[in-house]
Amino acid sequence: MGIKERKEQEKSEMRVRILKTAMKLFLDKGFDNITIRNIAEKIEYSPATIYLYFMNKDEILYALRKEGFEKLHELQKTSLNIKDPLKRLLKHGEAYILFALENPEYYDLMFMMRGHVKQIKELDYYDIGLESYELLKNNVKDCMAQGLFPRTNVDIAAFSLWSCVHGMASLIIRGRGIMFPEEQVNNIIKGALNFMLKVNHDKNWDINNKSTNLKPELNT
Amino acid sequence: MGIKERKEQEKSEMRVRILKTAMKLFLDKGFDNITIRNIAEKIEYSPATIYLYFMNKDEILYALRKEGFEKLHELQKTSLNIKDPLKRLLKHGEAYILFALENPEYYDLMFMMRGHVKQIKELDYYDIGLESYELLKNNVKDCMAQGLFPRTNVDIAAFSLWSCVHGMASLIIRGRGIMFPEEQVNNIIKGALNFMLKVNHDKNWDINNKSTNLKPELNT
Amino acid sequence: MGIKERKEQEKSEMRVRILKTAMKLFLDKGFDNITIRNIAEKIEYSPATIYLYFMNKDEILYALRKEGFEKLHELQKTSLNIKDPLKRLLKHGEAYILFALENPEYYDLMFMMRGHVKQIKELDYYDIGLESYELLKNNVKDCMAQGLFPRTNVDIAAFSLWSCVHGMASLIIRGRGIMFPEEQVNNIIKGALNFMLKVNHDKNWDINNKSTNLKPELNT
Amino acid sequence: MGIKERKEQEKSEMRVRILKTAMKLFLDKGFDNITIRNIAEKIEYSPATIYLYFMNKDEILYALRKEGFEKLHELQKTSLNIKDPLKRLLKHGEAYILFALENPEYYDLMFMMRGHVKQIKELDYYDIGLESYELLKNNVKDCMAQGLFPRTNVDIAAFSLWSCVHGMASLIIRGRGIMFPEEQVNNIIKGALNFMLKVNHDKNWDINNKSTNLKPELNT
DNA sequence: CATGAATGAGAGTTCATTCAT
DNA sequence: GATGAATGAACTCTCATTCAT
Repeated sequence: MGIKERKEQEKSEMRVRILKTAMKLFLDKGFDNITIRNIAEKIEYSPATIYLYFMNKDEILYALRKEGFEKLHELQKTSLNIKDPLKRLLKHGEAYILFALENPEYYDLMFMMRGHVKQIKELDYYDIGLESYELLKNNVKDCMAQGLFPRTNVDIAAFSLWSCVHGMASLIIRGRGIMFPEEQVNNIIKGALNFMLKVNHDKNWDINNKSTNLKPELNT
Repeated sequence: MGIKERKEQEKSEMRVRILKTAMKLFLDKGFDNITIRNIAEKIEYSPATIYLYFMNKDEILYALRKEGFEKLHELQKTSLNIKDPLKRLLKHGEAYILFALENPEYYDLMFMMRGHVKQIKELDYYDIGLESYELLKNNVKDCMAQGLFPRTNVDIAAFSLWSCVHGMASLIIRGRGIMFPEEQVNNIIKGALNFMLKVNHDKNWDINNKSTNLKPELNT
Repeated sequence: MGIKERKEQEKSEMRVRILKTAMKLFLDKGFDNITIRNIAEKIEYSPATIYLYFMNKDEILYALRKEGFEKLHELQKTSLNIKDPLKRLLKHGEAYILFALENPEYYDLMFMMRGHVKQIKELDYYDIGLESYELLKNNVKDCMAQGLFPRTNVDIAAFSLWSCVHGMASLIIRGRGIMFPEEQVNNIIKGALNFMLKVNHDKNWDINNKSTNLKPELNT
Repeated sequence: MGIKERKEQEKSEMRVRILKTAMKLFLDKGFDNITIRNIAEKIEYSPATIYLYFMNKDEILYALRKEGFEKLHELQKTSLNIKDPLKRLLKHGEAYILFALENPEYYDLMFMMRGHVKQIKELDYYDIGLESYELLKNNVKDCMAQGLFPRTNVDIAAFSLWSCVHGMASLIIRGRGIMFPEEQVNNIIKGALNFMLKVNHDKNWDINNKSTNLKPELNT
């Protein structure tokens, strides 16, 4: 069975290779402006080869989105063991924005792109996305229950919070920080997070490290 | 010079016609999925005619964006005569979100689309956008000056507020309300606006009226 | 209006040119083996140009089939002024086989090809084909009425007669005369027609003339 | 040599399997629309395996045609022991049409398809086809010799008769009975056969039984 | 014997753009 | 000013076929 497994793994490795390459290209130019040929050339295979691993171009998109939702969900689950609901909520928000800033390509495909063909609800990653949203809602509920938060409709509150972090993430990803002096962008991001989340406590994540210094890689 | 002026005006009327038509089409399918031919057919001219008024497809985009920024700026200036800085800020925010929800096509082109070719800073509407942003900053500054607002970096505060409204607008425009029961979407939008803007006073705009009941026209 | 008409005519001339060229190519290799590019190259235009005159490849097929049915119908109507029903029937048969042998490309598309996409009954040339068939049936009916023909079900008789001529035409078009010495093929065709139609009277058409000496142009 | 023989037989079994599967697929969609992959999937082998048994796709076609000609020849030989030449000829015709209606896939490949690459005369089944034709000619000759048939050129008479049955078979196989009411198609076929073959004697084959009720399986 | 992986060649089709009239 | 006609350059996708293992 060793042989069979190795083959399977190679197959899977190729898929990953295609996905990674596609992702990189999408970041630069957007899904619609990347062709199967572009991807094929980058991995030095023929275009036809791509079709051995993905039924069509959209399947690549769906696969990446699924990956994205899984990654995000994984990140967000790390907040689950925090007792204090407000801190948990903050951690949840941080995880979200961190994911967006570190994986702008994924974030774009997941939350910023126009729909492609299939209805969102039919896609198999819809459930994972929903789970992430449930996590958020539970946090909000807990906060309300403990009086740490004004009592209102949970969905409304959750959607509002989501909007705040999504707003920041998407403005930055689309390069709408340009009115700030280049060197201050990161500080502004950090500050805005604080401002929005009213966070005064110490952070265990630092927006200034290399991987999150997104400015130069972003395009308008 | 009468003739020249009339000519110019006719030229300008045609431009407007093209822009309006293009805009309507973009709303449905997005800029990338509308062809010059689509626009030409709609206005019952030949594709070649479009090129008499616009150098290329991108120029249409730029013109529309400029229009958008002008409209938005106009809307936002209406808040200038409000004395109370906090109320002025709220009015400013309302105007923004109202613009987004009533003109999702413009909003998409202005704040959600990927950049096309030219760098944003090179574009002639950059200044107008900046002016709008200055308006926001002034409001924030005034609020801080009068102690209505915690004193922090103005840019950070402004960017944060912008993020909140942009987040909501863009999630709604991309149809990410799907986890809510269809009939509650509008309530959630209204509720979230209240939640974020902490608005308790009477509103002179109503999210439930026809033109802002956006749900059915939006696509994911 | 002179200009407009000339333009229209040119447009129509181009359509004809494309159809003629396509037809020639189909004769050699069959519809499925001819590409839009092949046609474009032959007429020394770009492939995209073809699409200015035909929506897609199938439309070319349909147009040609329609032409074919019209041509055939025209030919068959010439028999209408013959009084004697049997002679009229013979003339009808001759016209049919003559059409097939002189226009093997049309005949192939009309009666020998596999169906392409649209259901035959939906196509606008279905009616013309039906009319031709009605002509045949009327002839058969008249023959029966005058006792020149055994009385049976008209459809059965008509279908039988059609089968005979179609059989010959299609065998010849597919080159299944190869077991006969090359130089006798035409005689055999003529003889078979006589044999099948029991024709002893003088003919006003001659299978030996150039245009009907089909052998060298046919492929297997 | 036992081993070698067994190997050969296995090889042959696989060939048969491929051919049978290919045949079934061709019936539905036609040779040109079936891919090597389609066949491979159906037999649950890889496409490459097909190439161990056939040089290329065309070889499958040739093999099937050969099979077809052999089957037909076999069927037609059954008429040989009939003394009366006219009855023998009728039996011969019946066998032919029965073969066509029961094996439309074979019949299509053998007599209706365009040639693929090789000239018919070069193919090894050409001889068998010719033998079948000789059988027909001998029958015709015998009929003439016994005065049961008008004396004319034997080739002409034979080709004529062939044309009649081929015409019917091919029109039916291509679904050109559409102008008749659905439920009468079988009657028409039967009637036309009678009409053409002038058969009044009892039949031992029945066009109405399941295997020959071809209508629903045929495509246009 | 069997195949997984790969591909060259090419299919139909689309579209922003040009230009002579 | 307007356009009919044309196209180059791409696009996504398919398939018969090969070959190392």
